[in-house]
Amino acid sequence: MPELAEVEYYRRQWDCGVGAKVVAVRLHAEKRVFRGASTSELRRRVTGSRFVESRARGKQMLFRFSGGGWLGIHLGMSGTLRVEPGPFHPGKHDHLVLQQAKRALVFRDPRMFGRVKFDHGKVAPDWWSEGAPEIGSEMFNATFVSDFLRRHGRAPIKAVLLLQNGFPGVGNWMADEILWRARIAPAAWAGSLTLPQQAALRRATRFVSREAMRIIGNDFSEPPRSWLIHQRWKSGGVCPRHGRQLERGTIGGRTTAWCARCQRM
DNA sequence: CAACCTGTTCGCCA
DNA sequence: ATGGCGAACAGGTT
Repeated sequence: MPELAEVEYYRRQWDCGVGAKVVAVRLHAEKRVFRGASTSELRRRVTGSRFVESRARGKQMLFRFSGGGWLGIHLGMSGTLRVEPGPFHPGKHDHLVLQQAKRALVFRDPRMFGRVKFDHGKVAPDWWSEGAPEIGSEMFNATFVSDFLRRHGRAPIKAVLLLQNGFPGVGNWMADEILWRARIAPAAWAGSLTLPQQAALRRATRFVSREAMRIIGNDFSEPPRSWLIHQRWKSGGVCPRHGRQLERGTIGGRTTAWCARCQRM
């Protein structure tokens, strides 16, 4: 489920716990979501500390605790964050629970493609600082996009949009939405895009990211009916521009929907 | 019952 | 060395 805007929405779910102490940490240490992380250090350092602040970047989230604890969470395919009032007893898929006096901050992930990291130090961990330029930033400029497309020139543009090193936060539905708006066929080689197409791609990427963040990131409300997202999964889905039946196929290893009339190679 | 899935990572190949 | 691709991961839903 989670792409850029959904990640932002879930990050905010824990905001009500900012400033409060964590009185207990409950976790399913043997679960795959903790692969590579020290659950004992997480438990030791977060218990008794105060939840200070959080940030999201692409699909990554980082939660900071007093005493130098940094909790990283990636939601994978099926992860969610939520809050439960009072003392909380985790269910089967609630792999991490930060219990505070008045509420529990819960990370749930049935499929366990998500991931929990824990670091300790004065500054944010390296993996956080080393991320690609955010789509809304100055660094996500024409040169950056053009270089990235050239580097992956023989891959279909749909697959390239899913690479987090170039388009951090973009996932399957956003990629289809962006290509539909930029009027580019998903199977087109990334290296074949003309300069005007590159400009349209960058503009559509920024638009979809900003609007999704504003609409979905706040309260999970629905984008306008004119967006492709409402059509792309249902059988008989049509192009919002002129009603032509959408094409469906696997491109870049993922289910892709597009309009053969307005999206061109 | 079988197929499908809003994500990443690995090994193989060119 | 670098990049493209298919498989694998795991459980829920259709």
